[in-house]
Amino acid sequence: MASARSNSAARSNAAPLVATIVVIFAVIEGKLRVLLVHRSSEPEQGKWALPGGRWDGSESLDESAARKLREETGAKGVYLEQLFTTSNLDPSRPAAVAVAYFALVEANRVRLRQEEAWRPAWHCVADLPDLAFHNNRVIEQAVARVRAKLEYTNIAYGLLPEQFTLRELQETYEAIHQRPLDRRNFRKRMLSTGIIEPTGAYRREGAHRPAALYRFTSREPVFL
Amino acid sequence: MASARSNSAARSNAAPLVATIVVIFAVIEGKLRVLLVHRSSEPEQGKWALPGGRWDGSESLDESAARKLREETGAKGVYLEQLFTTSNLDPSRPAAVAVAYFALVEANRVRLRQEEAWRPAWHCVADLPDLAFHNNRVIEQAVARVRAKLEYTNIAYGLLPEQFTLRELQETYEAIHQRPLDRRNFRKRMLSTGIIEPTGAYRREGAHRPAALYRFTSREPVFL
DNA sequence: CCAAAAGTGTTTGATTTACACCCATGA
DNA sequence: TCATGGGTGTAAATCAAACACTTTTGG
Repeated sequence: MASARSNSAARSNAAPLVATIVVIFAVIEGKLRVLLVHRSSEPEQGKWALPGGRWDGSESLDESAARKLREETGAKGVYLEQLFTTSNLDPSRPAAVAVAYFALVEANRVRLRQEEAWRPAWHCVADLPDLAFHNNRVIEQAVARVRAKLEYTNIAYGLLPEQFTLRELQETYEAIHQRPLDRRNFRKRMLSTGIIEPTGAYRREGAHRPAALYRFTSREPVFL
Repeated sequence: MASARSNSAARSNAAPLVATIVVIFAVIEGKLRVLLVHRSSEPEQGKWALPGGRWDGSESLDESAARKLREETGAKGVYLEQLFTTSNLDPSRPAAVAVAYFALVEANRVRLRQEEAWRPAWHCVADLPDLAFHNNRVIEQAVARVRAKLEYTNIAYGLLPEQFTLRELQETYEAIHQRPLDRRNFRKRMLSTGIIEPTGAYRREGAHRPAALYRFTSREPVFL
């Protein structure tokens, strides 16, 4: 059955299926996590997968990915970038392409959709189950890209609130790199690149010196 | 009119069109050039455009791009990488996506197809005409990517023959960066990264000291 | 006064840049 | 012997990494 469909789909005038999928990242409890939905129907029933859906041409691919992101998390205006496109995700459907995106969202602004059928949930990227449609590979590439871009862009703005302490920023970087950073060097680097600046405000909490608050100098994607 | 078409195409079960396009680079006469074909029919008749074609699902996207490249240049086994995918190239066809690739080929191994209808030809990237389907933007991004990757990968292997002199390698780098490099520092850098090694052979030509020949230590894509 | 996190500088080594002279060859 | 391009080294500047003590606050 699947194979009959597959063969006919491979014929040259089968209409290809185009889908967008989104790797949505957030840092929660010091861990880099990714939003997955549970597949309640075939194919790959019972596995976790990246959120996504069919593209119908009524909007651009970027808009489609942004809408998907909004539907899943309520987030808008956050960092969203195209990753790559593949035709190999679903062997039962060779005439299909998936355009993958990744997004960085601020964990505590997110309201997950409460759908019984999908059960969206955050999963730690360091410890993922076997996912549907080779989504493990998609996520790996997304993580690699975020890591690389963290070094020469301001993309971390997507993960943090308007104002934040240097410690919070550093914990975000550490969560993504999965290794500790030197506090002094980190501060120097961040301030010298000019991607952040002090707001002048301080946050008092607990029995210790208050922390200065910073903001990103730009909340648009910027290269260094 | 355009809007009527756009509206109907925007309906959810219009079959999307998927195409692959390829930015094929070569360095010829010290200039970075790109292969373009002449559009002999609508839309965008009379303009130059990137080679490409409809994808039918009978092969993967990568294979489709590789085949396109082979058809245009005869080149195989060369460097080929996906760039990005866009749905905005042809306003008259909103339900279409183009998956763009770029390739690096060795100029003097290429045999261009001699087709009257298409007239494939090399164009200097520093001086392009106004192209069909926003292809200027696609090429800009491809150039940016090649420049960046030149610094931390061995992709230049795609542009050079098996054996080459350091001067030839440097001229390739200079063509892509469009600025001169210091000979001594260039040599040091290339050898210290280990992406090239001397073959032991020399090339005698003209009234001067013979140049040592080098090869890439790997002709597979390698990151540094 | 104690615990907890914030804030701050200096030294070392590595990397990058700038720069000028000798070498091998063919004519 | 001369013209041509091939080959080489060093000094200065910049950048990255390692590292420890003082400050401010609340309890």
